[in-house]
Amino acid sequence: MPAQKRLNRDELVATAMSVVDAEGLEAVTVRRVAQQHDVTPMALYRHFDDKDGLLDAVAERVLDDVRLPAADDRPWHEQMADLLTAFLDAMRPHPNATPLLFDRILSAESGLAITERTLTLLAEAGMSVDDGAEHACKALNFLVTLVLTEPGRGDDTDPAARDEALRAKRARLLTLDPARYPHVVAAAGPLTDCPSAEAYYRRGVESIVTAMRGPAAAAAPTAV
Amino acid sequence: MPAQKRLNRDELVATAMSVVDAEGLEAVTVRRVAQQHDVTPMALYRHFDDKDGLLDAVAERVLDDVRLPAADDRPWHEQMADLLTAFLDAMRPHPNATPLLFDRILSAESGLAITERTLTLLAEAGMSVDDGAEHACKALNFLVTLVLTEPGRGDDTDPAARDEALRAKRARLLTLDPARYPHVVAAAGPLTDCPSAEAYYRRGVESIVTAMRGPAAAAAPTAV
DNA sequence: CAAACTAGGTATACGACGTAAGCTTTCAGC
DNA sequence: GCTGAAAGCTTACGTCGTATACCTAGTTTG
Repeated sequence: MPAQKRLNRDELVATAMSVVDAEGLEAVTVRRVAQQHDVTPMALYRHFDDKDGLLDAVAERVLDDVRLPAADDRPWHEQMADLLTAFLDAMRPHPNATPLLFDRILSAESGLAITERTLTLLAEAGMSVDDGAEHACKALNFLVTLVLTEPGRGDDTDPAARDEALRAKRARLLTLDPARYPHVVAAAGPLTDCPSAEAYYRRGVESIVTAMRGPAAAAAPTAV
Repeated sequence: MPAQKRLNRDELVATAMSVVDAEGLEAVTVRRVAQQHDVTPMALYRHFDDKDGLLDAVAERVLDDVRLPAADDRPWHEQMADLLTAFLDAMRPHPNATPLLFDRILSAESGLAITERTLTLLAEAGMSVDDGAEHACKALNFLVTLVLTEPGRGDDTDPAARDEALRAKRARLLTLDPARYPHVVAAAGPLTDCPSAEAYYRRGVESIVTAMRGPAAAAAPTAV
């Protein structure tokens, strides 16, 4: 990150994002981002109201990466699965940034676009405005959680430290009394790590769509 | 919170919890908790390794409040709904503390008990160890998210400030271009507030259980 | 019963943080 | 070249978590 003459808002955001990705949200510091551009901390305040404004921009950048699939004439739930997957694809490169998204989906422009599309599909599915809103909120927040809590993820990217923490966590589960916690002990592996991230996310999307379709979905599987 | 002669770990946790409930997680400060007990900040370090240890204890207290329902012979998914509801009932009085729970369910003793029960029910449902672990993680984390993102919740309890922020948020949605975001504008109300918390949580549990039962659930509704 | 140990409080201090206020530099457009 | 505004700098303040060293009351022990 060598600095050019003039500071640039987008590059500041990029720097903050790289810190988030590498070391987690708490590592993002006004002083630190400034330092990477060889600039005084106070210089950032010409580009952002405050630190929260910087984090808003980071969240916005994640949301901007979402490539909304074009609408077509497939059943709504298939389109919904694609929409959610597109959102996932944008978040997965930046798992440490996901906590920012809970509050901010309805603040950023591209978050509004995602929400609008979600609501549209739910309306096509025949949901009332109220039901659609509730399901949309739940679905998007659940998606964020899916990334936030992907088993085997640690705040830092350093693979050595991550593996170490992971092993420690699993080891702790394995020392539990198997009489009291038989299933936890048996599932120590899958509880702490994720054999296939792809499968994890695919099933996650499927679960959310299933929840949206409701308990009667399978009874009328192609209902619009 | 007047202080007695000797500091007491449980009362420190209670103080921290009351701060969390009243003003949010960021308001919890070693100095502040100490002050409420008329004690030097460093005194807390005789009872907790560090601030994170204090927060661990806060999270643990929430989990300790879970009253696990007794196992019976109803279908697993009905018992699951009750289990999840019990977890919800423990979290709902402390929504600001919920972010602590994502990482800590498998650390606290009572979190292990909840997880064990969840895994047991999923095993009864015929799930493999791997599938059960994945569904259990998702379900518990989704539940946490349900409380964390309940529409219309702000970090502070002060009802005046909360209402103000809520109104502002909704007003912003209503100023959007209805041609671009018709559904968002139409759903501004339910997107920002929650008419009935009870219904919101009931449907949330229902959604999670539906997701667990999978797309084929309704086809064989009483399958064990 | 005095002496030694210990658990739990205090005092002081350090470095990092976000950011307010005011000053200085750079540079585009006249 | 002059001017005004945009952008970066300097200094400073208050808050945070916590390391280190100390003190003191209460218990244990020779």
